[in-house]
This record gives sequence, C-alpha cells and structure tokens, in this order.
Amino acid sequence: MKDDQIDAMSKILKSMSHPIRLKILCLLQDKELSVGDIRDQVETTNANVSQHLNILRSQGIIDYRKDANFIYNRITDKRILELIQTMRKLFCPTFD
Amino acid sequence: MKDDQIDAMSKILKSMSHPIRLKILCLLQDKELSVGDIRDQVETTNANVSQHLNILRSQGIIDYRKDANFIYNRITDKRILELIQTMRKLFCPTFD
DNA sequence: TAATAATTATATTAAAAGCTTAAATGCATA
DNA sequence: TATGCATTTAAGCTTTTAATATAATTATTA
Repeated sequence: MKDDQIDAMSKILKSMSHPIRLKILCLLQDKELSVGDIRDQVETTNANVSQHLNILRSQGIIDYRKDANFIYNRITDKRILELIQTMRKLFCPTFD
Repeated sequence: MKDDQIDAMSKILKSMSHPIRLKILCLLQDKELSVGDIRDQVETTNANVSQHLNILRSQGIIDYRKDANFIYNRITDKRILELIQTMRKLFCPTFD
C-alpha cells in the first residue's frame, strides 16, 4: 500500500464526502442529468450545484456533454459507480 | 435514498478521507495494532495518532481492547472492512 | 436582441481541521 | 510506593479552506 495511493484515495473520498456531492453522485448512478435537474433534487442554487460539479470534475469523477444550452452530467469513472453501489448495499439496506 | 442516509454516509466518508486515518484503516484490515505500532508506520506523534483514532472511534468505525498499558485497535464495523477492500480492489490494482 | 442554462468571479464568513506541546491518566513492576 | 512506559487529554495556535451568496459573464437558442 503505497502512500501516494493512499493520498489519491483520500482525495477522492474527500470530494465525495460532502452531502450535496454525495447526493449528486447517487442521482447520477443510472442516468445523466442537467445542472437544472440536479438543482431541483438537491435544493440549492444553480451556481452552488455548478461549484460542486466542478469539484467532482476536477477529480475526474464526472464528465459532461453539451446539448443546446444544457449540460448533461454523468459519472465517467466506472470505479466510482462500483464504489457507490457497494456503499449503498452496505449502508442503505433497503436500497432506495 | 433518504437524506439522512446520505448524511450518515458522508460523515463516514469524511472521517475516512484523511490520509493518516485512511492509512490506519488499511493497516487495521487484517490485524489489530497498538497505538505505538501505528505511530511507527504512520510517521507522526503518539498524541496525533490518538487524536485520529478518537475520530474513528466516535464514528463507531474502530474499537479497542486493553491489555496491560497497551491499547489494541481493530475495525469493528464489518461494512468498513468490505468498503476498504472494495476501494483497494478498485484503486490499487496491484493490491499491495 | 431577448431569454434561458450554466459558469465564473468575488467576497465573506465561519469554522474547523490539524498539529504541537505539555500535562495527566493508567498500568505494571521493581 | 516510586518509577517508567503507553496512551489520552487539554489547550492553544495557526492556517486554511470550505461552503455559500451574489453578481457578472458566457453560450446557445429563438
């Protein structure tokens, strides 16, 4: 277990450890969503969602595609998909 | 996905997201260790290790047993064991 | 050009995270 | 009981950075 692996993993965990960002990641498990979609489910402002998305983007966790003046976000890193699924299985028994 | 489940999970992630604490959890995967053992592997002071252990204890992630004037720490929560194993599998390919 | 979606820039506030140092506790043994 | 070792706790300090609000800006469409 190398120290730089530890460091890399803790950065990822840290970026996932904010309630809003974790919720965003859960929402993006099975679909892509626009910033506005996310803002509706996570109750906050557009700018705030955008700022949180930037943090996740800078970690390479999520990506986006542009369509008209909408930005659709999705999880790029398959490892993150699996990690979140494991977490839901472990910590959210009923899985909803 | 309930909001309080999200909150609970983000607290756990946050407590795991410090390099020293994550390293401690990795070290405790397959064995129990005293505070001094941990201090040797994570290079810092006794007091600092103790403080990090307290954070993990307060989340119910680790537990300890006392033997003479040594305190042996171990991971109590089996979910944490599985979560870390998943993370190592995903993010540390060579798995060492 | 007007309207909508999203980003960026800026600032502010708070807080809180992390570490160091030193003192205190607990246990064992001489 | 006195000493030494392992650990914890307390206090303080520094820094930083985290999170959000607000307002301005970009980009796209119509």
